[in-house]
Amino acid sequence: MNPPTPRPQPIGRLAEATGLKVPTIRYYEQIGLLPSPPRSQGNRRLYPDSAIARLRFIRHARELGFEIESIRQLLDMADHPDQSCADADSIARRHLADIQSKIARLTALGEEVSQMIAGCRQSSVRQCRVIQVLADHGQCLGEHLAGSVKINEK
Amino acid sequence: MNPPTPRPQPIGRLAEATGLKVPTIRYYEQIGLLPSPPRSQGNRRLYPDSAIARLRFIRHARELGFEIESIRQLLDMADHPDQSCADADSIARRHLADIQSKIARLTALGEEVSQMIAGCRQSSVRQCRVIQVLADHGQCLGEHLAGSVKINEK
DNA sequence: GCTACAATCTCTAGCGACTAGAGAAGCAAG
DNA sequence: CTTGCTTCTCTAGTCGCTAGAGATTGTAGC
Repeated sequence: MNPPTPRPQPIGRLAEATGLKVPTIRYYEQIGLLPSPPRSQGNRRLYPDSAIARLRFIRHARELGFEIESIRQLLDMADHPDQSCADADSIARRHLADIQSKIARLTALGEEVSQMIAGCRQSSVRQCRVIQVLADHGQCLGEHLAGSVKINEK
Repeated sequence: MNPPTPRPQPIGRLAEATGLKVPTIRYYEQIGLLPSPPRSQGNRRLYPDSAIARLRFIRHARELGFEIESIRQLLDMADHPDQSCADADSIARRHLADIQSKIARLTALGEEVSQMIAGCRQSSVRQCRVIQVLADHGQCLGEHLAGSVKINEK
């Protein structure tokens, strides 16, 4: 006879339902991505069903490589469905450009590393092409890595 | 008449010669990649010329995306030129595999993100394909991202 | 010698996105 | 009542640096 009142869920259930780990969910709350849910008498978090959708959104966006700050903006937009989605579009475009430049860089790295490997005759270190190339930048494929490259990113 | 005795260099000179920043060089010393050089009376580091080659090796390897721990091993090998280079080879191969899997993953992400963008008609958020797809995993290209994906890597 | 100013020193903290662990408390079943 | 699981808070660690404070040293010009 009751209308199907979905009971609030504890954090572990939420973790199961979303595929996120429990500490990750707490972390998202801490950084303000997920609103703090009400607590039980014993101080446990009890989540409404809406939390599942929100966390799935976050997880999917993270899987697609969006940064937390972008996700924060995307969630804001999802919360205001009557506004323009131009910003969402531009966030996604920026992200796509980022992905493509990473691919380009990794492709260049991959070619260079495989050249190194191909040149190695597997004898002593003295003749190792891998070590030689690393020791002498001049021996590498090209200059495409110099200058334009941020050394500190993967 | 003197044989060309290369004078030890201060850290700033070394930074210029290698393209690394001064704090980065100190950091490499701190983590044991670069041996601690002798100091001047006033406690400044004075580097022998060999430090330049070592730092260039490190920089080049970092540009190629090798992790510090791999570089540590590669440097060990470079220091023992009579040993076998099979390990260097396998480090490089492992790194190549890593690069290739990142490329594969980024390519999949890029396709999915560009599908999202292509589907967006730039109207309100309610009809925004970008937001929709993020909100509902089922709408995305495929299952290739599910399960096999570590959410926490870029 | 004195005065600027640059370079260097040590130390600590911050980045992003979590992850791991300690130690305490709550909760359900037997 | 005990056992064992879940949850709680808090702190610290990951990687490869980077930024900043505040002190000291070195150098160039006058």
